[in-house]
Amino acid sequence: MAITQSGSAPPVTAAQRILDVAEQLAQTRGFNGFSYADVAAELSLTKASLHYHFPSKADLGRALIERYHQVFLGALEEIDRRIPAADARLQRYVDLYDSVMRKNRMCLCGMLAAEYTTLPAAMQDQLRRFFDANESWLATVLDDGRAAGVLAFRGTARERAQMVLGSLEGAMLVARAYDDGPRFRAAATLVLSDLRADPA
Amino acid sequence: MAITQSGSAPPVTAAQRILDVAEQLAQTRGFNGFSYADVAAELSLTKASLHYHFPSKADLGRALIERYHQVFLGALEEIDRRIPAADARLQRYVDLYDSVMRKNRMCLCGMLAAEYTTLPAAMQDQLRRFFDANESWLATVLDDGRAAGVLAFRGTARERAQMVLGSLEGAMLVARAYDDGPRFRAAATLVLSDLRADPA
DNA sequence: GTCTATACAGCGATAGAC
DNA sequence: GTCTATCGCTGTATAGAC
Repeated sequence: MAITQSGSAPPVTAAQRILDVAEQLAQTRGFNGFSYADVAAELSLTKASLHYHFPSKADLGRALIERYHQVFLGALEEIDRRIPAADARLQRYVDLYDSVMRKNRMCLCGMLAAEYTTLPAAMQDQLRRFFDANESWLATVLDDGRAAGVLAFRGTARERAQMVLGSLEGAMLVARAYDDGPRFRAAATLVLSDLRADPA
Repeated sequence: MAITQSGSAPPVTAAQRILDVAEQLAQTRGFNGFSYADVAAELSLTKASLHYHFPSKADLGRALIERYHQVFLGALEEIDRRIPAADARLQRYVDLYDSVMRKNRMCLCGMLAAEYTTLPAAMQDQLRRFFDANESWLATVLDDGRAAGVLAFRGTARERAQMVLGSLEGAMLVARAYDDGPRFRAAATLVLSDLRADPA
């Protein structure tokens, strides 16, 4: 029995490894900022091998967003499952962003939003669906929190959700230019503090 | 006397026209999302002519940020000159961003922030200086407003300035993916409303 | 499923005529 | 200051052997 990939450990497929590397590159350099050659070099493969798994770069991009979206949805469901209070849920949501920042990455979809006009139509649609899902989840949490009296804020829950989403993406965007994780966390803390019902 | 460029009208130099086109492209497609060929085609020039004015693309990029920064500083000085109240100054600041959105563009420096890791070092430095200038101006206005009693917010003025800057950049970033100007304005309104001293 | 080899377009950049 | 022409490199993508 081999030491690696023993028992019930899920096999790490080539496609997964390619997506891992491509994701890291897309989150740091942008979708237009990396090439098949970059991914191939990192994996000690050839460009032709990558094209076997993802025929075109648009295919790769679609797989990238799809997986990212799925993982994100899974994380949101776990928050819903384990955390009851709305304000605590929001903190966990911010922590998801923070864990990305700590890897010196930008949110994949925030990065792709900057490149929006240059992306294939399919990726543009996926991107909006990702933001829509975030916004809907946030709106529900905000609504629940306001109803429960633990949150208080101006505007509708949906407007507020859009504002929180944009604020977190923007805080990451700017903080990354300073390579400054604490800067992101301070900004995120202020965004959340503006949602608190209690004074001071 | 000619109808165009008569009297004291400043001459529009070739370099200016190049910067105008490059700026529009950089704000919509990103610095890595356009080429000399794109600019040349738009101006009915050849790539070689562009290289006469801006030998390398890094030179062009530096000129782009420098001009953008200067124009922005000019706009801030005009706000300081004409608008006394801190809250009104902030609204004018938001209007500057909004005027960019209305041209279906992203803030040049927000866009470049996404591409940060791929930019020449000189452009990276300029970018941070642009954000620093924004942050300093905002921090001063926020401080003044709080002292005057027209603004109230959690956190230090500097932390708050960073948060506001990031929130506006992020709101633009996401709203542009929806081609939705009102979405940006709604988010910006909420950011400002969280700074108001008066309740409701 | 990975390789070698290659096609072809686009990129930034330069030389030199006008 | 703009042009034609071209260079060297990198990009995405494909064909076909193994």
